[in-house]
Amino acid sequence: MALGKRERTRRDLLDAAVRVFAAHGPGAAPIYAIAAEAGVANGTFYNHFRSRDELLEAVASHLADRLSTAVVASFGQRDDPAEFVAIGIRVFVGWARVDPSWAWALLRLLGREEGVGSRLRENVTADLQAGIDAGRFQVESMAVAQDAVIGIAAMGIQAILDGRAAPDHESGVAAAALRALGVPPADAGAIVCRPLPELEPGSSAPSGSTVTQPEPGSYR
Amino acid sequence: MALGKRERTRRDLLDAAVRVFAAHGPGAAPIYAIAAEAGVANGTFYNHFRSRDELLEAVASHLADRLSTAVVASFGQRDDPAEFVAIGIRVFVGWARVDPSWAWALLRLLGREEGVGSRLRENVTADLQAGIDAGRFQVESMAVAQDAVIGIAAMGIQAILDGRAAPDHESGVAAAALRALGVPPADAGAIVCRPLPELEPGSSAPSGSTVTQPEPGSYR
DNA sequence: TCAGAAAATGATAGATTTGTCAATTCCGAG
DNA sequence: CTCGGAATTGACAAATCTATCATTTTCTGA
Repeated sequence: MALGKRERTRRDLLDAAVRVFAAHGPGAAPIYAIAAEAGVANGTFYNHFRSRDELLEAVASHLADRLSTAVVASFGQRDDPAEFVAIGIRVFVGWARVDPSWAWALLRLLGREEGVGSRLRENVTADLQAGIDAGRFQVESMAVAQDAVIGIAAMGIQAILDGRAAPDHESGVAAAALRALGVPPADAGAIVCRPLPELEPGSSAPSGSTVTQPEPGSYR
Repeated sequence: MALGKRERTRRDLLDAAVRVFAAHGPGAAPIYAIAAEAGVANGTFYNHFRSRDELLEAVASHLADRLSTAVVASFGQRDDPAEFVAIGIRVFVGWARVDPSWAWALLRLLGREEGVGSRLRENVTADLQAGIDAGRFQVESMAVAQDAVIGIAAMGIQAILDGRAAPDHESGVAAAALRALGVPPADAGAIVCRPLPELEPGSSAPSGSTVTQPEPGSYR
């Protein structure tokens, strides 16, 4: 066991926060509920975070890191920027099926914590720029490219979480994003049909994650 | 004055809720803060809404109605479905500049209240279907088309709210959405350059709407 | 103008939530 | 194994928030 007790508890709290945020939204959940979900006493929370806002920030960071890692890990050797982006989107969106809690929390924080959005944007910028420089993408601006990729991906996730998504929704969504970036429809269709690279099993194990009630009455 | 007192107060409460939700997120705002923002006594809130959830639902509905009205109002006579969609997106996204509170509230509720998302989806479905039937749009599925349009638009709004958007961001975003729907890039570019129809002034006056602090520490 | 009805007020009881701290338990180095 | 510091616990006071209701104010129609 490499993690000290402190780190372990901190991680339990973050994981619990993700589950609770997924179910009730950030801001609407009492601290003590998060502590309970993590299986620690109420006071323990304050050993690790000064306030709700500090927790929020930490969760956002945790979430973004984890996603980036998972997505980046799935890249193999590719030469076409379009393929890079397509793989990223398919993995990213498909993750919502594997771990709905994290996906919910991501969406909830996306419109709220500046950090999450800008982190995502940072993560796609390099690939988008490469595609633009290579003449593969034709867009009005980097901002538009980012909005297209992240917006489509986010709604794709939402569709999966809502249960109104075909089994190959990821691919459709990825193709739409490529087209938005100016990739010819025929190419886009072909690229998203290519098989995803295998990713080594251990790299993104999502931890239990059972959302009890996705969206009932809030607390208070 | 056409509105009875009751209706006026109810509207004040809804407007106030939008402002408060914009600043703190729904769920994180105490009822009494909403009442105060509306300039009414605490108890008055309960003359109009049984609970926070009832308010939430009403706000979502109000928001969706208002947006739909504004967007629909801007349609003139068009024959190309692509132009319909482009106008809708430009108006919808551009609205974030005119009335940031409403836009914030919309984004906040989008990932939270099922009603908002499905209302938006309903509103675009007919136009998308028309485009698909006419062979103007080429997409994998209606779900993908919806995700593309709404996702791109939502992120476009976010970009404007964050202040990282060029003056013509709406157009870029609309063009990207059209491309995502399979409209050839050249067409897309041309369509979003066409001037927007004038909309008669009174139709969407946004009411004061000053967000004091878009995203500071939350309450509690 | 006035009476009755409708709406708003605001004080407050009670419920919920936060954040603290002395006491206790746990972990790991020696 | 044992000790000392680190971490956790849980009870609780204080702060915050909800929801009610007797009273007052404001409308409306005649």
